[in-house]
Amino acid sequence: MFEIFEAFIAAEASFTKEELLRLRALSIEKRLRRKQLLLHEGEVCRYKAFVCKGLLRTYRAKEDGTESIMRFAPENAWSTDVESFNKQIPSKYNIEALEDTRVLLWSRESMEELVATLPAFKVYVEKLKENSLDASQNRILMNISYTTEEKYQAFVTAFPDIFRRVPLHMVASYLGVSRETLSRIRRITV
Amino acid sequence: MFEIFEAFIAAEASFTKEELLRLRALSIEKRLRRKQLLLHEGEVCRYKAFVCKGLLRTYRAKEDGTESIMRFAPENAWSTDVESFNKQIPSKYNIEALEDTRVLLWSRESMEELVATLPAFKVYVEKLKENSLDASQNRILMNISYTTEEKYQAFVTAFPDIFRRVPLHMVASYLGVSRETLSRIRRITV
DNA sequence: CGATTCTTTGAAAACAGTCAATCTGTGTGG
DNA sequence: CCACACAGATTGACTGTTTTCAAAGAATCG
Repeated sequence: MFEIFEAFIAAEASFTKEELLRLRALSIEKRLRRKQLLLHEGEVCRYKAFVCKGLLRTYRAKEDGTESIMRFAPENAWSTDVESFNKQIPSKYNIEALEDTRVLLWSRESMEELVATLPAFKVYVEKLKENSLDASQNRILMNISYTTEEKYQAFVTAFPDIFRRVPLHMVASYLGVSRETLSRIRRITV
Repeated sequence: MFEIFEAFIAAEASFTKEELLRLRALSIEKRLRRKQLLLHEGEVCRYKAFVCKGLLRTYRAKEDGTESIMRFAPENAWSTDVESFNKQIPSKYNIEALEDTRVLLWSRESMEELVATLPAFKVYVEKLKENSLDASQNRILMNISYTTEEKYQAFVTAFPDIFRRVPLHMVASYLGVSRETLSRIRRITV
C-alpha cells in the first residue's frame, strides 16, 4: 500500500531511500469498508489520512438528521479535520468511506517529526496547506456569489471524477441545496 | 505606527529588541484614505498587510456590478490575497479601505526572510495560517448549512465590532444575500 | 441645506424547500 | 432466473423564502 503513496509523492518532491523509509516507518495502514467511519463526531482527530484507494467524505450531521458535506477525498488526496487535529479538540465531523477504502495514516507526532527532519516533506506539506486555503477561499466565493446552477457546473467541472462516483444527493449536500432542486437544475442543464 | 504592531505581536510571541528591529526594518508604512484601494483586481498582490488603525475589506466585483465581500480586516488583523501573494498571479480581488486606515506592509521576500531567521515569527505565522484555514472551513459550513437568519446571527456574534462599523448591505454581501432580505430578517430578529 | 449613502418597505416574480409518490437501476436471496 | 428489497433519482403540487424593482424614509457629510 505504501508504494501507492511513494509513487504519488515522488511527483511532488524528491526523497532519498532513507527518507522514504522514515515516512513508511511512521505510517499506519488502514482499510475501511464502505460506510465505515475513519473519524467519529466528538472524537479528537488523531491522524492525517492519505487515500491510496477508495473515497472518503467529511460531513457534519445536524440533530434533525440533515447532513452537510465538507469534503470528498478520492485517491491521492488527504483527509483530516484540521481544526481538531491541530488543536486536539473534539471534532464536529464524521469521515466516512463511500467505497471500500485504503488509507495511510500519520499521527500528529509523526507529522511533526517528519516535517522537522525531512526538508522536502516540510515544503510539500506547506504547499498542501496553501492549496487547502486557496481552495477554501474559492469555495467561499462560490458559495456567496454563484447561482445554484453555477455551483453545480463548477463542481462537475472541478471534480468530474468525484461527480461520477458519488450519488447526486451528496453533491447537493456539498453545495448546500436540496437534492430535488439539484435534480431539477440538472434536468435543464443537460 | 510600528509601535502598534509591536504591542500586538508582543502578546502573540516574544521577540528580542534585535528581532523587533528586523521586523521594523523590513516593514513599509502606508496610509490609505477611505475608499482608497490597497490592492486592485488584476494586480499581483505583493504584500501582507497588518492593520494598525482603520478597516479593510476584500471583495470581488462581477461584471454586472454586484460585489461579494470575502473578508473584513479591522485593527490587529492581517489582510492579503493569499492565492495571488503565494503564486504571484493576478488577483481577482480588490482590497479597499472602508475608513482612513494605516497599515504595515511586508513583501513576500521580507516575509520569507523573517520566517527563515526569526523562529518566533515563524511559529506565529504558522498559527495565523492555521487559524485562517479553520475560519474558512467554518465559514463554508455556515454557508452550506445555516439559514439566512442563522448566518446573520453568527456574523453579529462573531464580529460585533465589525458589525457596528460596516453598513448593513456589506454584511449582506459578506453573507451572500441581498440587502433587502437582511434588512427584513433583522426587523424580526431585533 | 443639498447631495449622497444607507435602510426600509411593498408588491410581484423567481427560486428553493418540503412532502409524497413514482420510477429506475442494482444486487441479493430464494 | 425471477422476485423483491433497497438506494437513488425524478416529478408534481404546494409552501415558504429570497430576489428584484421601485419608491420612500433616515442618516451622514461636506
